[in-house]
Amino acid sequence: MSAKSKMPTVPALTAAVQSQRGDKQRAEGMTIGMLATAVGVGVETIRYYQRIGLMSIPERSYGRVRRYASTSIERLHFIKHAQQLGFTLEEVAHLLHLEDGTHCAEARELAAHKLVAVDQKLNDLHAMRDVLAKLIAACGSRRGTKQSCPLIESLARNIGA
Amino acid sequence: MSAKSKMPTVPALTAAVQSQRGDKQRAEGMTIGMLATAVGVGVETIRYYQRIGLMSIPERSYGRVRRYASTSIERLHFIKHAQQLGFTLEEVAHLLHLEDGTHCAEARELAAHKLVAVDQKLNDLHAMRDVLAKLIAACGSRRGTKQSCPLIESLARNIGA
DNA sequence: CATACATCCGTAGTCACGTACGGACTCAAG
DNA sequence: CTTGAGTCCGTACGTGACTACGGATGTATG
Repeated sequence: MSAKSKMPTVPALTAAVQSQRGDKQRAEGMTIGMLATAVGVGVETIRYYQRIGLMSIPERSYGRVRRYASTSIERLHFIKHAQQLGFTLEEVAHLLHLEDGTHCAEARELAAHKLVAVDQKLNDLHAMRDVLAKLIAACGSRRGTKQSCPLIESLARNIGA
Repeated sequence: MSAKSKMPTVPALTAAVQSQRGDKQRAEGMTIGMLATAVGVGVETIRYYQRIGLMSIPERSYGRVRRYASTSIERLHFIKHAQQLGFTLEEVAHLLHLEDGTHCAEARELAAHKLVAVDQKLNDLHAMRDVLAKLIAACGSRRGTKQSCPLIESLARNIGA
């Protein structure tokens, strides 16, 4: 979740300038480090996505270092946004298969399923919240009445009372 | 979560009868398997709790097989109930330290913290839910307007629109 | 050219929470 | 006494999403 990037001496600006200069090598595209800082993820995260097939590994068009086009930025944003909506990486992979836009209905269904799951989790959390609040209240009211804590007591016996 | 126990030929009843018989060996208490089925968890789960210090390992009072008193049942219930309320096993261990009932305030504070966390998660999930619902609705309304799916589009660009 | 950082790649570790396996042993019943 | 189920114990595996490490190579800058 947290970026916590080590912020190395990223040559992002340098490379941007260079690509505008039109050097003989035409060093277009970003290195993996630039891509990572552009999107706000770690280099290792991108590599991980490549390993599990979420992102493709580009060819080395120039030199021995792989260069990434700006479409990679979009793809990473896609992944991160879908993740924020609660999709697992596996589901994101599925979603990415529908990327061409011709499978709208299928994407819709996936999202609908996810919505149901989210609603379920919301219900569970609400129930948890209520019990927790009740226990806390009981703990506060019975202050010093007996020697045992009602919160602890409840956990030992039955959860809902 | 799911019990999925293999339900072996558990000698629970046998042992219960035996302990009432008052045999010369006084085989009191349950074996780990009886304990597991009594609470509805797996044997391996209990062993795991023992490994991480959540449950103590009883002495072998009779024979070479460890016997468990009914307080073990209570402790397992405690653990499972706390878990259902969203406490991690580490937090449960903390809670169990307060078991004697003299640290009511501290237990209360722990629960209050957990309540805040649950509320935070509820907010996040609500936000997710809303965006998801909006995306699904957009996907349904724009049926066939253009070639691209608005849900997929949104994921690629910005999450909230 | 030297230096310092970046990239590449594979492997391994993390966290939370267990599950699975396998060999030796114990126990109760037939 | 044999059989079959259960226990004991250590270790390894599984999940999801990374994060860390380390040695070799690349590459930008003074």
